[in-house]
Amino acid sequence: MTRHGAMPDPARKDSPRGEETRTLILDTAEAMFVERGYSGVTMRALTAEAGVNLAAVNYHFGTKDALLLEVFRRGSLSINRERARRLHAVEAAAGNRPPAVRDILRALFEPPLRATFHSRRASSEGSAGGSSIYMQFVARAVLDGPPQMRALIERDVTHLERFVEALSRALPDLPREDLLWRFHFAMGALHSIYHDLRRLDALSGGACDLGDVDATIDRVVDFAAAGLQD
Amino acid sequence: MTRHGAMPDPARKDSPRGEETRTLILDTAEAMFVERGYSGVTMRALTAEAGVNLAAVNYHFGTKDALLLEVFRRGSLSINRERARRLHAVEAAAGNRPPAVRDILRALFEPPLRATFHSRRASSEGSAGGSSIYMQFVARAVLDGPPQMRALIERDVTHLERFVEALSRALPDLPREDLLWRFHFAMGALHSIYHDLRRLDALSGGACDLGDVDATIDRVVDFAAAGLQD
DNA sequence: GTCTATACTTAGATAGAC
DNA sequence: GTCTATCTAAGTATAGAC
Repeated sequence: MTRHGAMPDPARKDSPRGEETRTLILDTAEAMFVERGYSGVTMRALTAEAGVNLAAVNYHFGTKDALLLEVFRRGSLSINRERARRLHAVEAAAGNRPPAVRDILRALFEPPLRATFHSRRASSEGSAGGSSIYMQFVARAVLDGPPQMRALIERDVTHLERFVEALSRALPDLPREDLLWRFHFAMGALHSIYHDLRRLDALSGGACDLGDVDATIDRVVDFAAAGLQD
Repeated sequence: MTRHGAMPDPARKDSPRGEETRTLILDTAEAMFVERGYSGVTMRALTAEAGVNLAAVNYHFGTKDALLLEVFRRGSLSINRERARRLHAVEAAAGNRPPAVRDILRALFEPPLRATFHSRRASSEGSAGGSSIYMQFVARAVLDGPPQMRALIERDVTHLERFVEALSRALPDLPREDLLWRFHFAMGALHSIYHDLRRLDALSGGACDLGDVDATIDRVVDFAAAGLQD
């Protein structure tokens, strides 16, 4: 059922491609899920686009749901690595003093908001200027993905705990329960950026520029910092 | 295809029940969607539970998607009526002066957070103390409902515009673009309460009490008010 | 106008050939 | 390791009973 760790000789160049097919499917799924959503992508359309057989997805990933989870996992891994790196840098720069709340929030918010995926167009709308494909993918995946998907995202909190601890040190007088609630609301503000994107567009009549990532990061950091510090 | 406004004599008591079946389906769908999510409820399970024929849903609502939308519409209608009523009361109480930001936010946040649905258990966990079934339904419906569902929620902003205007009067020095962004983040904080519910539970190790509606309302109002006012 | 039995269509999963 | 053929489940459509 699940994939095995062992592999045959990867140097062969003929038809059975092994790992190549797997990666090809992941990249194709990634791109198509962003565009059409999870349920909008049928296995038949996906495998046709990737140029592989219908059954290849089941062979490599088991189910369509498992494929989605794998795409998410691959993306979130790099996001969380970057978050950890940024937090570490901020803490190192602050020396013995706790870092500023704003700097901690930046380390938390910037990586997902700037993230793009591995696929083709990564170069055309890279980190500067374009909107985050990753956030769009997660929003869509949570939107109409399987229940497992939500559970996975919601329970994947270990990397967030380090940020809660950092904020706790920066706001030593704030009771822990208050801090956790406010942290939760701050994450809600972050997710709202792409999750309810069209609502802002509708409310503002298009006046709010959703494409300016730098300005958006500033705004959400300001908002969350104010709410956290009371 | 769509339902007609005209109805036959409603006094008849025999088998063709007309409107009754429609309501029965709505109530059953409402309860089951909350428990199992949209895609977790098959038409066959739903109609079996309601004791109606499989095709009855198609007859009364057209499609499964349309049924979900109707359940949502029925719920959101009463929420938005209550919101408008509360805003009106707050503005009347303030006289000629603009109301306090907190009071406006309360009028916006309380109705959805207190809302329960029409179905059976409404009495057992009424408005005081229990958690909002409506918010859970919306979270799940957005979660794995059809794309239309998201579009409907996101675009249904006319009732929100009155709140933006009220906040604009309460915060006359805040540029409109800033206000809209912050309002958007505030809505994100509200939605986070039930949307990413399990994350807070996981982060706090169960220490944050999600069942205390009054306390939760206070918290999210405080957070949003701080963020809005800078 | 309302409901039911039944058939149709699509899509994900799987077994076995190669 | 890959692909074809097939199975099952689920949403939808329709014809006809009442």
